[in-house]
Amino acid sequence: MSFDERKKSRVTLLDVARHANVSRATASLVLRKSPLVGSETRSRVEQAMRDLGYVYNIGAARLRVERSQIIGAIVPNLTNPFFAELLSGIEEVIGETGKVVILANSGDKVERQAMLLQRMREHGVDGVILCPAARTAPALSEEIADWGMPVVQVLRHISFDIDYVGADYAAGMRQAVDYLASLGHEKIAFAAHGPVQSAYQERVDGFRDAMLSKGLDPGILIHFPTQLGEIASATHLLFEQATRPTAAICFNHLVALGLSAGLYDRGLTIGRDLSLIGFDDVADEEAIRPKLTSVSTGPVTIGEMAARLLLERIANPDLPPRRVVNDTTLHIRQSCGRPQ
Amino acid sequence: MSFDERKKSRVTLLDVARHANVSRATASLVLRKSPLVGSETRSRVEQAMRDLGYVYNIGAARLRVERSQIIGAIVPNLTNPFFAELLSGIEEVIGETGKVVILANSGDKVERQAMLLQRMREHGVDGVILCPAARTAPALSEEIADWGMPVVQVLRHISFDIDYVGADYAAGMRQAVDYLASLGHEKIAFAAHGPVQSAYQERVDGFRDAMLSKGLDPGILIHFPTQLGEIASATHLLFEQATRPTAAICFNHLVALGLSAGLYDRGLTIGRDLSLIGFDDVADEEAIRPKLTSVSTGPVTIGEMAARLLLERIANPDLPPRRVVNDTTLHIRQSCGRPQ
DNA sequence: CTCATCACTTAGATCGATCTAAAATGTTTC
DNA sequence: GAAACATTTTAGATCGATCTAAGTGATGAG
Repeated sequence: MSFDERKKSRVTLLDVARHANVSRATASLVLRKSPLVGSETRSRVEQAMRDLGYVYNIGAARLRVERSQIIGAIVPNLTNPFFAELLSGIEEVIGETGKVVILANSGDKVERQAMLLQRMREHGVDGVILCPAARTAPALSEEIADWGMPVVQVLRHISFDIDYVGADYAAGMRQAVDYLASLGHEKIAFAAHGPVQSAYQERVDGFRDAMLSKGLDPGILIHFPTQLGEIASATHLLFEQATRPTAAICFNHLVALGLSAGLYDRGLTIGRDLSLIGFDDVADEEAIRPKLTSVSTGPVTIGEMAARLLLERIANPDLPPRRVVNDTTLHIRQSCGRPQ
Repeated sequence: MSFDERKKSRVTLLDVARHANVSRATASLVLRKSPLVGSETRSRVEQAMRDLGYVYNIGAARLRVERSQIIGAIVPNLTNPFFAELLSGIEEVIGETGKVVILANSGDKVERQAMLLQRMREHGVDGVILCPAARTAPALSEEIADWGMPVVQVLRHISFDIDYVGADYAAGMRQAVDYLASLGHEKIAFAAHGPVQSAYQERVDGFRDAMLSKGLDPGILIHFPTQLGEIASATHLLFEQATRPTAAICFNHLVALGLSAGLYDRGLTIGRDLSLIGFDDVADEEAIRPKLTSVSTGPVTIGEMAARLLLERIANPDLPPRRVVNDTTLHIRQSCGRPQ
């Protein structure tokens, strides 16, 4: 490409119009596939676009029309495969509609999240899918309402005034507890992890309720380190409780992975010395040995549902807030046995 | 918020200017932190912005100025944790500069990739970080040059005319082969996977060269299924070779995970019955038991480097094309032993 | 007192699309 | 042949910022 060519600014709709001997307005109609324009004219304009290598300028269009075709997605941690799968579902559905996803990582920090929301507003996103950072103030929902910005909460929620898509964590806990109880377990630990947020609370509460309804003690709640690497070496915490558990339900797949490794390191056999149930069920669970019995929340599906809900919300902003709660399924594999 | 308020269009720079008794031009200067504007005026305008809840409209600005503050990132597979880590590095560096990342998943399909590139052009991205889909025609680089779009290739490359950031796969293979050879292994398999692309080729060639330079037979090359779930059950392929390998080097962490599971299923002990070396070294490698000895390519770092390279390319489009090749490191853990 | 300089400030054009309202063209109908 | 109508096409304003070139005062120099 010559220097001149690079210098020359991009091909505009006006150039196309002139090349096809029509007005800018007509060219614009062709672009938007309007039925108003005659078929002969249409093909002439389309040919001109090809000839000149015309590229639609969405940015310019959106100055007139209130639609940027951009959706924002904010997650607390990109490297967690669970969120990667969520994003994959979001990107899939949004992409199908010709829109585009702006990705951002809040690092579970409230201030960073505020900055990212602001940045997305500046970019004029049509809406945002938000997995709120831990300790996000519920007042954020009022700000969002003031902004008039369509938002869907995923996995975690801070307010009932905003659409929400998540999984039925409580039901998942019940499935896990019921299954372990059916095997004869009575001392079941909950292996928690990470900061407190709604999904955390729902899982803990779900665990407690499920245990109580089986007449079991819901008191064995152990908090493990945040970093995956440190979980394995904290496995001993399981055995320093007043009552030694015979099974553990993990907060998410990271804890399950960590404990699974930690038990191996201590020469213990999963399913015999301790039964283990994972949560979230990302692709790994199937790949680990022994295969992890796990409650699946279906992150890809949740991402897809969130995306669809957001699209509906954008199309119809006056809908009352909705909550979509995805069913969980217990995948029974190899990590649970009868208590010793 | 009342109906009227929602109806009222967004606050514009002109509103701010009027509220602060200055011209639109002055308000714009304040926005861009120009030293030209007086300090009393500046604070008056800033106050007006706060009073009115002004939100900068990047889209409008970019119509005048050639800068959208948007970067595109195209990866072949979002659910692969390796790419999630790559993205995390990209997002981190791009986010620091106040820009924003548009995310897209090519699914390793060439046509889909073409469509995504087109969509990104329509959005006027300042540049794109592209991990080219397998079988991408090298001619794409000419198109990209014609478009005048700053692009950085990551992990895979289709052309020497475009910046590239990757890892020294050949060196990684040498590290792996040398280590296994030092343990006494002579029959080493390469466990391949996925479609052929530059990174694949470099790894295979690297393996071959490393083997030859040790005087070993580089002929045991086995291709495993694409899906993680199917790799484990294809483990038998390892033992149906003319010469039975005593060690295997895996194409990436998915193969390593799959084979590790498959060996377990067959009652074989990793490191004794077969030594295993992984590649890529995502967080999982450390979490699996036995811990996987693995060649680390540092996806987060590569993402960061690619982002930085792209920013430099955007700032200076006339730079000659550059290649950045990240060193690999062999992390020796527990999955290798002496041959039986 | 005039002119140059400095430190700000601003009117108006501009970016590339869309939208409104009206005009041009072709077709029927009476 | 004119009026009524349907079908296409278009001129010009518009969205919200930035940029250019010009316009204020105030101060200092000659």
